[in-house]
Amino acid sequence: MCSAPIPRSRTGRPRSARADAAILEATRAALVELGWSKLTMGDVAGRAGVAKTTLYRRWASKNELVVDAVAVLFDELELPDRGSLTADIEGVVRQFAALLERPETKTALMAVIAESTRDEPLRERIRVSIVERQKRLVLEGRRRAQARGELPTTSGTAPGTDDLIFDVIAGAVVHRALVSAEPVDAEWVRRFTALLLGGLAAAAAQP
Amino acid sequence: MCSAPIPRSRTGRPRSARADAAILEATRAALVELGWSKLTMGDVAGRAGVAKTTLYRRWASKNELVVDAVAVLFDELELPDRGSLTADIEGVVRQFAALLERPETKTALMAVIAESTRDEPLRERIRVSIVERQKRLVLEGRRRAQARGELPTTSGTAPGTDDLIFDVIAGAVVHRALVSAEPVDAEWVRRFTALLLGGLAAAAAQP
Amino acid sequence: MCSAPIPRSRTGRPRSARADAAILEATRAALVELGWSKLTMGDVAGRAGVAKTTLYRRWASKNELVVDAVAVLFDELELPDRGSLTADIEGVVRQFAALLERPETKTALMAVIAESTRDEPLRERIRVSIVERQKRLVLEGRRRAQARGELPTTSGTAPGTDDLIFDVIAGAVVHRALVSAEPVDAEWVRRFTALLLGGLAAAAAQP
Amino acid sequence: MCSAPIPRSRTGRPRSARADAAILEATRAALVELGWSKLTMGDVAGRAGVAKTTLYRRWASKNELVVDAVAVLFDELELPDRGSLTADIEGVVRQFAALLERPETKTALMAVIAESTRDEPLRERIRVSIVERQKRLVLEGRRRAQARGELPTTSGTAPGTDDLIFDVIAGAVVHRALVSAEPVDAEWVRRFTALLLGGLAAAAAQP
DNA sequence: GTTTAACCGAGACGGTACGTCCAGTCTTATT
DNA sequence: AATAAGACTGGACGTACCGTCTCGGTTAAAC
Repeated sequence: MCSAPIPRSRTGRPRSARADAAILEATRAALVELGWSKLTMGDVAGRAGVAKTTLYRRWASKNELVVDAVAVLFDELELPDRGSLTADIEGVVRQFAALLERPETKTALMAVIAESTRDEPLRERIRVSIVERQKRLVLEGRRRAQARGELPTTSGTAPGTDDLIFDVIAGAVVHRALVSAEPVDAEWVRRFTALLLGGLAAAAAQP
Repeated sequence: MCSAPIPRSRTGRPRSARADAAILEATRAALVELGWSKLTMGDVAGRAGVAKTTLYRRWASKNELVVDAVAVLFDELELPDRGSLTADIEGVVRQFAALLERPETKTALMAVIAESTRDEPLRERIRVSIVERQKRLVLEGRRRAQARGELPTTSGTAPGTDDLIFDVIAGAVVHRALVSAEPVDAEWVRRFTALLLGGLAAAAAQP
Repeated sequence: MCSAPIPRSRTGRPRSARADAAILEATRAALVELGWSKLTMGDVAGRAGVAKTTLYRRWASKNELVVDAVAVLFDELELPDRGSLTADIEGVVRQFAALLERPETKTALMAVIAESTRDEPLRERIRVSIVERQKRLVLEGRRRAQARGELPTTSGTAPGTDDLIFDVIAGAVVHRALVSAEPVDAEWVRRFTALLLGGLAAAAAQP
Repeated sequence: MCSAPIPRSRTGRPRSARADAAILEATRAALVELGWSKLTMGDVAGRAGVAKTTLYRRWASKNELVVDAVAVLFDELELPDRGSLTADIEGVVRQFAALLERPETKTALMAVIAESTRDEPLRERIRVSIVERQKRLVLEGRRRAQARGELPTTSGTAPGTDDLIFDVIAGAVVHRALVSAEPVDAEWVRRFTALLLGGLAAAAAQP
């Protein structure tokens, strides 16, 4: 998760690595306290004990800063082998839901996605920093299920299935948590996973 | 859509109904041209040929105004009887996807949902004006499928199933369209519907 | 002190005389509480228990309203015969100073004069309602002094002398009270009167 | 004239001295064109080619800005030795009258004095920036007249005489020019000076 | 005793300016 | 060349009044 792709010179005083970390941490703290729309660059700079100039030297805009600040949280997502596809899916859904419960994620994720609908570079940054980070879990889960024999091998699977599954899982959880604003509790996870697995099984039976 | 629930007096000059319509129309136009984050109250007022105070007399904030301006678009969603549950689901998915392709919806929907994570009244307004408007389609579709015998009657269905199905459908379509930023084309609709129906059938087989 | 020169019809419901009095009283109260620059038409209307429309039907602007509200205070100025020119002048200076100490006069008088430098109708209104009201005291005082034999008869006096005396008296008192912001106490009145009388005597000696 | 007594830091970008001058110049231009009551901060900022925030960083209010903009004009007042007390007084009266004829002074002076009746800091600013600047001319004139032997030495003069003379001169001229709205022409100056000198002589004769 | 025309209150209307806030840039001196 | 500090331009914010207008209703003189 590079902090900034802005080109750099070799000579002169090097940038403070400490500042980077402090800024991202301050950004998350500000998101928790103020939410996305009331977060200001000046406030973040103040919290980080850094001048505004230092922020702008690293990030071109508030949106990119927030994406980077939040992206690191998605690194926590893991897929330990829980022994069955059902357990793996339930695990990832629970993890993702827990991430969305965090106030910094909740307030920031939808906001930057909204901004990205009119900002191609931002969309790309989100794709790389956040979306792909999640999608790898789906790939890993499928591969593991195939190894276990719970799913047919790739040869018999239509292309784009991973993408479909990803949109269904991430979409359903986000919608439940943020739009419907209902808790993603154990019962919901169980039923959603059952629905998804049933669909996958049916799809596997008749491609 | 009611413009504002603010209590009104009986005396004095009545509010101009024309202004209400002009403002909402101007808001949609501004969303298309500028997107959510660059839309300003002053600009909307200018487009509507109305003073800024007239906007603030009716809507407390940009967010509430945008919700009302966009909400009316969700009234277009319908569920004509297409003869089978498959066809009904595909129809509603296509309609919803088409709505999300509209620039005013695309830029506004995620933004107001993001804001609503820190604004309870806004969340309620969204729930009433937008979410419930969509959810009724799920209820109607299920009732129709039960009448056709495609789904078991309510007695055998767990509570919350409608909500689950709604989150899956709406979530998947939104995620595909706005997060993954991929087209919701016929092929995707077909495969998503198949997945969902397979899951529903499996769930019905073993409650 | 006509309330308003705005042309009127003969028929229809006549204007409420009570409203006029209430508005002027409310204006003075608002001047005392808020001062000239924070006085608003809406506030005056509210205090008077009257609609804003009613104000504007009678006075074209805040300035004219304030002039009328304050002008009536200048009617209190009187020139009882105190037996000598010295006593008469000291009396009028003290009266005028007392008037300028009143908060409504203090805050309003300079303000409307300032406005009148760019508003000919307002200047005329001030001249008629306020300036001429004061000037008559000078005329009366001079006539009385001539009757007493303290001053030579008009035949020996240069034209414009009354105006000069008036500007000196009113100007000095206003400047002392509002610009220098020092009290117009008995000592100052005595010395100022002595100065003025000395000047008048010298002028009379050698026209 | 000092632009602002607000304490300043040592670090950071220093304030632009050019901006200060441009703002004061723009303020005077706006006073001439628009008068005091129609002068707006935004307009001044625009004329000065400066952002509104830059104005507010230096002056807390329109009133203080106008005082500073006008104060510099009072520096022009001088008292060259014209050889006699009469000539000196006539000279200063003419100068002061000429200053009051300038449109920026005419419209601004009474207005800020009016405001100062309810604003102690503003009154102090006016006293320092404007009143004291004028008063020194009276002191200088008296000293010179005493040196010439036209007036008795200080030992025989009551305290506060300078203040009295100042209020009489400034008050009479202001009243003539702004309230009576009559020209301060050579004839008026001659007669006013004669009146004042006569008074002074009489006062000197019998303290 | 009805017209009837002007009044009245209330409050919405189009405007203008306010004073504040923030984005993003620039200018210092310092490290 | 990066840094902290803070001034800079520009522009939107939400509020306050201005003076006008539209309501439903009232009032007293003229018919």
